[in-house]
Amino acid sequence: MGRPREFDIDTAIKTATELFWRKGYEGTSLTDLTGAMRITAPSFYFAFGNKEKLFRIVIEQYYEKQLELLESALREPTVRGVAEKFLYGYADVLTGPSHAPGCLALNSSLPSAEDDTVRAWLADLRGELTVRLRKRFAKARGTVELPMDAEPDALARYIAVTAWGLAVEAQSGAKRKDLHSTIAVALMAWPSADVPRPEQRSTSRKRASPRLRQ
Amino acid sequence: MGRPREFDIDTAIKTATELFWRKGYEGTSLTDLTGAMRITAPSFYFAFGNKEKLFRIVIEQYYEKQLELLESALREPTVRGVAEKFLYGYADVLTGPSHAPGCLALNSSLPSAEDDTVRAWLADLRGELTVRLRKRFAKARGTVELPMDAEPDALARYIAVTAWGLAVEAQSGAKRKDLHSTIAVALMAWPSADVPRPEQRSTSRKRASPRLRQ
DNA sequence: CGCGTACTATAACGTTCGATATAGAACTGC
DNA sequence: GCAGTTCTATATCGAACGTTATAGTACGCG
Repeated sequence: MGRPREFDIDTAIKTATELFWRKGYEGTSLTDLTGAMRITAPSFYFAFGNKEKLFRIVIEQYYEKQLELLESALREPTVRGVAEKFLYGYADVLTGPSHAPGCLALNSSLPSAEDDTVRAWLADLRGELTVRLRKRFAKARGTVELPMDAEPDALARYIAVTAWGLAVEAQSGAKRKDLHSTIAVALMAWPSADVPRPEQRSTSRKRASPRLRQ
Repeated sequence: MGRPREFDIDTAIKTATELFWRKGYEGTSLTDLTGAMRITAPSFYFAFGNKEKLFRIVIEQYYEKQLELLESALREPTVRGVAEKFLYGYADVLTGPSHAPGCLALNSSLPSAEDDTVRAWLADLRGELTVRLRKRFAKARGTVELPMDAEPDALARYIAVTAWGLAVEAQSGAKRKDLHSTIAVALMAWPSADVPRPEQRSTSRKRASPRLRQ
C-alpha cells in the first residue's frame, strides 16, 4: 500500500486546531502549520489538500462537539434550563484550559491579540467602555437606582457582552428590528428604577415586548 | 508652503473608514486603500505614515462618536436608562445605512464574510444554532414553559447574542468566573419555569447572584 | 526482485503584501 | 528667478503568502 505516513494525522489536526484557536484562520500560515506539525509543505498538501480544507475539518470537529452541547441543552425540561445549560456549557468551552481563550469559530475570524498591537489596542478600548459602565453602576448602588447587593462589575460586563454579541449578529446580517427585539429581551434582566422622574427618562422607544413574565 | 495636496484628506479618511468597516483591517490592502482614494502609494505614505497609523486615526474618530453615545447614556437618570439608551444607540450604529453592517472596531478584527466562503460558512453555522434554539422555544410556547405571547425568535437570538458576546469577552481575557457572573445576569431576563420536576432540572450550579430584583 | 503506490524532501513557483528610493512637479517666500 | 518645501509618479523593493513541480524514498504485493 505504498510508503506509510510518518506522522499521526489526528495529532496533526489537533495541532492545527490549537493554532487556529490561538491565531485565527488567516493568522495561521502554512509555515506555522507545517512547522508545528513537523512536516513539510508537500506532505501537508498530500494529507489535507490545502489550508482551507484542513480548516473545515477542524471546524467541523469543533461544531460536532458544540452541537452535542446544544442538543444536550435542548433536552432540558424547561426553556430556562436550556438557556442556562447552553450558556454555562459554552462558557466552559470558552475558558477551557487546553486551548486559547474564546470560541474557535469566532476566534478564527477575530484573530488573537497576542503579538498584535492593533488588536490588543482594540481589546483595551473595549475594556475601557466596560470600566465606565461599571463606575456609573457602582455610584448608583445603594440609591433607589440599584440595590446595595447588586454587582456593578457583572452588570457592566453584561451590557458589554450584549453589545459585542449584537455586533457579531449585525455583521452576520441581522436587521435593526432583530437587534431591537433582542435588546428588549436583554433589558428584562434589568431592574426597573423605582419611579424615576418621568420627564427625565430616556427617550421612549417603541420596542417589541416579549412579555415573558406574564 | 510647497506643493498643495491634490486630494482631500478627510474624504480619504472617510473612504478608509468605509473600507475598514466592510473588509476589516487586515482584509483591506494598501491597493484597496490607494485605489479607492485615487492616490498612489507614496502619496499615501506621505499623508498617513503607514496603514496602521491611518487605521488608528479611523478608529479614534469612531471611538469619539461611541464615547459620545456612552457619555450621553451614562447621564440617564436611571441605570436601566443607561443600559437602554446605550444598547439601542449602539444597535443604531451597527445597522446604520451609510456603512457596512456591524461595529467598525469589531469588524476590523472580524473581517467581512463578503467574497469569503470561509467566513460566510462560519456565519451560517452560527445561524443554524439560533434556528435550533428557536425551534425548541417555539415548541415550548403555550405550555407551562413559555407563555403564548413569548417570541421564540427574539429569545433564541438573545441566547445567541449572549453567547457571541461571551466569546468576544473570553478572547479579550475574561475569566470563567467573570463569564459566569455575566450569565447569571443574563438569565434574569429569562422566565423561571413553573415548578419543573426537580429531578430533571439542569445540573445545579453555584452562580453569582446579583439579586437585582430585591 | 521489481512494480505500483503512498508518502516525503528540496527547491522554487507566481502573487500579494506593506513599504520606499529616486526623481520630478507644483507651490510659497525671498 | 531661485531656493526651499511639499506633494506626486514611476518603478521596485524584500518578505511572506499559499501552493506545486520534480525527484526520490519506503512500503505491500506479485
